[in-house]
Amino acid sequence: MELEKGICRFGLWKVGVIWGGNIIHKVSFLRFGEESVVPMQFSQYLSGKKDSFSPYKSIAVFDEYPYSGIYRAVSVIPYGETKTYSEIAQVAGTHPRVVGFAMKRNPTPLIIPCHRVVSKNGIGGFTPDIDIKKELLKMESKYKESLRFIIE
DNA sequence: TCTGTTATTGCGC
DNA sequence: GCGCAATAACAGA
Repeated sequence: MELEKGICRFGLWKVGVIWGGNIIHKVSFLRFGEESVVPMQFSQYLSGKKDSFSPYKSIAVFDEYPYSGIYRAVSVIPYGETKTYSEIAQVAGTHPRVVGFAMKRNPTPLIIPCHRVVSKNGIGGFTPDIDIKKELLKMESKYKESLRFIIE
């Protein structure tokens, strides 16, 4: 399968996407980069016009991928809501520490909404920059109501 | 194997 | 509030 790649904008950051067909292989946050074509779902999500990436799926939810159970548990968190590391750990049958480990190794942030996983007594962490997580959560809570209105 | 690493948690002070 | 131990899983030596 031939892979395609593109870059789109999110605030001060650029989002790099690598995909093939309906499968997203990698999502990364970049400081610099020439903007180019990405799946429409990305630009719509990043501007608050869409709450899912359907029909695109992350490569990380398939069984052969390490931590796929954790990634599946994370990917069902609804738009604009959050869960704690321990809640995810319970669903996936593992330990909160492992969830944190899996989130850091998450190949496809946004598709696997790891920014919706927060620590019990704070926001938790985010790689490469905690500000991205804060921006995403702020953006989702801002657009949550209007998106619900469109759905109903 | 053993060690270091990791975006956590909860208990004791 | 802060320090610390317990905890699961992986990579590299």
